[in-house]
Amino acid sequence: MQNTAKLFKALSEDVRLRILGLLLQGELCVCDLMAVLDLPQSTISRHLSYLANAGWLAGERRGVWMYYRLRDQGGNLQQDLLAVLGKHLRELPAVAQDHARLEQYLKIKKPSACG
Amino acid sequence: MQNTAKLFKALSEDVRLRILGLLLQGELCVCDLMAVLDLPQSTISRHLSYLANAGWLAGERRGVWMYYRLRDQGGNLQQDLLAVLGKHLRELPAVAQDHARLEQYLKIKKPSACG
DNA sequence: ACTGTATATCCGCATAGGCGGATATGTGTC
DNA sequence: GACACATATCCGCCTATGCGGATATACAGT
Repeated sequence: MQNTAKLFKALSEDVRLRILGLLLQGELCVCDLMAVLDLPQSTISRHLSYLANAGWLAGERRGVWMYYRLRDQGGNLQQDLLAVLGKHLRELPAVAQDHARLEQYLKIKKPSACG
Repeated sequence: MQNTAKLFKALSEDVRLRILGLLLQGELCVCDLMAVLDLPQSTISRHLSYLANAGWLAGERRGVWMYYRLRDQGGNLQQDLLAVLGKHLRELPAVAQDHARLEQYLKIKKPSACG
């Protein structure tokens, strides 16, 4: 029960919804998210920890970089919620804008950077 | 965006999930919820306000009693979320237990009471 | 081992929001 | 309009958690 509430609580904040929105496109590392969301590193990292702890994200270290991606494991409820997010999150203006910024960023991003 | 976060925030608390779980069965008044959830009236009322304010519930006054029911209006996201809740909430032990208590309560409930 | 970069955690501060008793408001009855 | 009852709101208290700069930690390269 508390886990279920925790699952929803993780979705109850703008920055976290934007992060999930971006990760719908595929895995990203912290520095990517910093660039696209234009928020301090500590803020990004805190929200990523929160999402991972709630069971929404899996993190993987590759050298110096931490990559995060959506977890598609999890209970039935979580799976269905993820499907709903995948269906509707992009419709939110803020998320659509983030996607545009991500695309732009990926073009400019130097190969020397993470990934 | 903030509305979306608000929608999830309303689902991020045990008591509110239990209330929604009970309302899956149909509308109930505050006194019903007090009896089944065994919580103080102020607590129930506060959570009901929260849920209504977030767009999850509609309240209707009938004489002295306030009846609350799930709103099936709302955006696409909300509709799909409601479907997910309807599908999975009953699986939660606490919610199943509440349903059992509701059934029991409805048998005992005096016709003189609300409804 | 030293340095630089990436990430996580710590810190102090501010706000949101949980709790439940007390009080205010609304409504029907006499 | 006085009362009883149902519900909403207020209150003080306490915890969770948001923020972002500062600091600690992890890793790669020399």
